[in-house]
Amino acid sequence: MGESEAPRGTLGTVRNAALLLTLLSEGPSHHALTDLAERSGMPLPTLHRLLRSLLAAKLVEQDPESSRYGLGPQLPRLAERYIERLPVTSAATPYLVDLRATTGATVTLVTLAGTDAVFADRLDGEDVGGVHRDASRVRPALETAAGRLLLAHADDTVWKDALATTTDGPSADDREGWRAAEIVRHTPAAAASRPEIATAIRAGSRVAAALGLSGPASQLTDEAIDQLHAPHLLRAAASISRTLGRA
Amino acid sequence: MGESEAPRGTLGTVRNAALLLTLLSEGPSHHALTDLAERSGMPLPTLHRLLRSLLAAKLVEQDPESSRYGLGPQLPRLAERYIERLPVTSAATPYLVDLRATTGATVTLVTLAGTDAVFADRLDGEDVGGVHRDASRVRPALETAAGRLLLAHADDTVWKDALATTTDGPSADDREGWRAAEIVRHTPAAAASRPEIATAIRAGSRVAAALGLSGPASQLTDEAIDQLHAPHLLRAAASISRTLGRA
DNA sequence: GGTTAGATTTCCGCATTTCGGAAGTCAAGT
DNA sequence: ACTTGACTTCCGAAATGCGGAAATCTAACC
Repeated sequence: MGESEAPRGTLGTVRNAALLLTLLSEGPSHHALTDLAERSGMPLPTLHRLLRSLLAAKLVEQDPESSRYGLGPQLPRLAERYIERLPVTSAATPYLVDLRATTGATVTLVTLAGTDAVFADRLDGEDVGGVHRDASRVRPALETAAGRLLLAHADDTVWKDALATTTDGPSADDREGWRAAEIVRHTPAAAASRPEIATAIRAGSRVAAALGLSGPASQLTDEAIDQLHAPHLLRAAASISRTLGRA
Repeated sequence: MGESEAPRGTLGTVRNAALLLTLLSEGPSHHALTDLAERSGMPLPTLHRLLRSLLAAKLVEQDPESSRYGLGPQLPRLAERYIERLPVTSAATPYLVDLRATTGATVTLVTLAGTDAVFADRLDGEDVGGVHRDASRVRPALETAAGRLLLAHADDTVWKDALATTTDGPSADDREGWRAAEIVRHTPAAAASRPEIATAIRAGSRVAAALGLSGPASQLTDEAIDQLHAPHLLRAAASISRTLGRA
């Protein structure tokens, strides 16, 4: 059949509700009911009932003027609870302050969510770039040094999914290089020449997160990275990994 | 009947799924099925099916070792899309860099979600306190200057809900004072003497968000606030409000 | 002011999905 | 090896959710 098979033992109603959240996360801030009907294939009354249910849970909101629907304020509350409870978050957070103090760079603690890099924590450096800095805390993993490192250690299916999100994808050799490297380095095209470096935080044999540093090219020169940034980053990541091992 | 009436035109299955997300956001990172059954009143097979549905959508995850369930990685992805699409986020983000440059303090852009203050954006100042800084980006609104300001301008029901979350609640007079003030000031008890100030960002007649500054008491003295922080904060907020008005 | 069109919301009969008790499976503890 | 408690699956029943039709609402047009 054309329609993909539902995972075993799951509920269609919840699946549809979750699909709506995903659809609402793409494109404009708010969507008309009729647009959602077209994109989801669901009839208007079905959509309406689902959205009213999500509205009641504050997972969705409705613009009173246009009647259009968008993601709701309960999501950041739940997301924060998720991030707070990651063992690596509480283990790592104290080290970010020292790392920023010693390097002056922006420090990030990054986990993988699907094919995205999620900043579980971030401590801004002295120079965050111009006023049009990218404040977003979820980015495509392939566009960040930390995300690349995490993809290198993720399942093959995650890697393949990530390749599907981009047109100029890296090779399997690239990935092998990231996996083998102590430090992954990357300068995002969109980040106005702000190099990033990242290293793994391990929990046992598993890579639990990545610790990253970034800043303007004038500060993250090759020499500064070799002499200052990389050593401090590796030391902090090792300490965090030990803290995780103890927990 | 003892059970509260469901909102009209909503689905029980989605309501239960949303209830589970809320239960999972309270207490430990992962919960046993049997614990959730006790807390929710739902039978095990019903819970199991709901959780498997949320699992498939990555709104929930299951710890492979303990089989326990916790909030899932899709939540930060959705939350970030919600925050990115708030008109005030894109309007305000450029001003945070200047505000930090001129004051050196931590700059926050805060919205209200239920009775919580959500940091739509944050740019860390020079001094973020010790290594045990509070990295959380969702806090009880009453515990922050920005949150208090937003509560002052929120509906009465939100205000009452917020009062219910604390034992040493402020008075109605306090609230009136916050509503009337250009700047709300507060030093959280838990923040090791780090004063906060906040002012309103307006969209038309509505208060869309709050802009805040915080830092160590040694920097945010009364005089420094009067001469430096407050003027810059008010100016930035006024600019952001004008940008919002234009949109 | 009346009409039209398109969007959202509500109704209601039906059927399919969800429910939940019972049973099966699994793993840790004794 | 047995027991216990937790998780997962089965399957008949019933209740909820579905979706076509209709109602309502609002903006645009004349």
